[in-house]
Amino acid sequence: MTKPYVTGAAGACPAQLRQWFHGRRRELPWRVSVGADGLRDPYRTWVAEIMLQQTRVEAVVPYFEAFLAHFPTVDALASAPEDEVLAAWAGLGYYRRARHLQAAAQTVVAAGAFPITATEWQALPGIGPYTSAAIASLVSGERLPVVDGNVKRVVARLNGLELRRDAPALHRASEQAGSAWMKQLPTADLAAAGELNEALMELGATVCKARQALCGECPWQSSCTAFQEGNPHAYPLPPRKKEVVARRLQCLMIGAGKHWRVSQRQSGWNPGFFEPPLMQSGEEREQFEAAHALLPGRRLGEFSHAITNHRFRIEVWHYPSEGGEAVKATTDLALTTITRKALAIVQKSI
DNA sequence: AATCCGGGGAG
DNA sequence: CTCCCAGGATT
Repeated sequence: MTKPYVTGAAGACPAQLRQWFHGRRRELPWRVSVGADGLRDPYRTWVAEIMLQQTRVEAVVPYFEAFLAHFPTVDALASAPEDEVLAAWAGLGYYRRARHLQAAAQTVVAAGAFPITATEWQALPGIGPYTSAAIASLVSGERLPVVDGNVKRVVARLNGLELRRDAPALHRASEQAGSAWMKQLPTADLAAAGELNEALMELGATVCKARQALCGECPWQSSCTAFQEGNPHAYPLPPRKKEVVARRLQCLMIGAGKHWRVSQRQSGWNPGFFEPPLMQSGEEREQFEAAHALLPGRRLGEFSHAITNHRFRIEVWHYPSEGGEAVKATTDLALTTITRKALAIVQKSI
């Protein structure tokens, strides 16, 4: 039996949440206002929101500061070589974000100004419903609610919604709850919308956590259905499991020292990044050795690497010959994590 | 609506 | 080990 949706949860008012937020808001490098109205700098906010897509705050902080130091303005980002942008992103994951970010920066520079509304932001590559609402609320004060994993979890628990985490119905319920909260904000406060959005996500990230609901610290405890039921962790329901795909690969490290044969991926996974030859099987590896006149290689070891629902087991083979083809230095290159792991094994073994 | 795309940290 | 995370693009 499905319960009726109570979007907005009577009693859970944004004023309580904002009050709580004022007391325990984390200081983060992108949470810097640029004027008396409390609004944010568009470039910093934008970069931060892209990095934060499906990525934890703690993982983003060091990358954000390094990225801003390397590309301090949208013009610097737009005119930088793509390799440099990818290299600055290496290790953060979802590398398509970095290419979209630079393409969008070039669009912004050509337009001569940043977008203002969420609709305008969303026209840029890599910016969807969540990111456009987050940026426009923080930078322009637009009263648009964000819906991310944190918000959906808070709304599901507050209203006791027995919906899967990835259910479109939970997304819609969260949008409706957010819109209702936005309407309760004081109209004169330009920064209120962005603050409410950040406060909701902060609540989900630090109190109403997926595996550990700290209800004793929650400003909305008395209004929360899940707390009253005593089972906050029952919401939302887990998503359907994805089939795990196990694969074995053989990674051919050809070279020595700082010089290894790599090629730039053109499409598929990690486009624009550099990788050594990767073989699917021993037969394929032997064919590669013959085709490139390589002396027999030495198997140095293996390591595991997981990419979403893929589980890779990767053998590392070393070939000291240079094989006559172009060998590139690997310093400051955009290398995939698989390549970095393989390099670590080779450099330890030889 | 379903699927694909990285990586790391928590438990 | 499993699960989760400040999602977006493509089909």
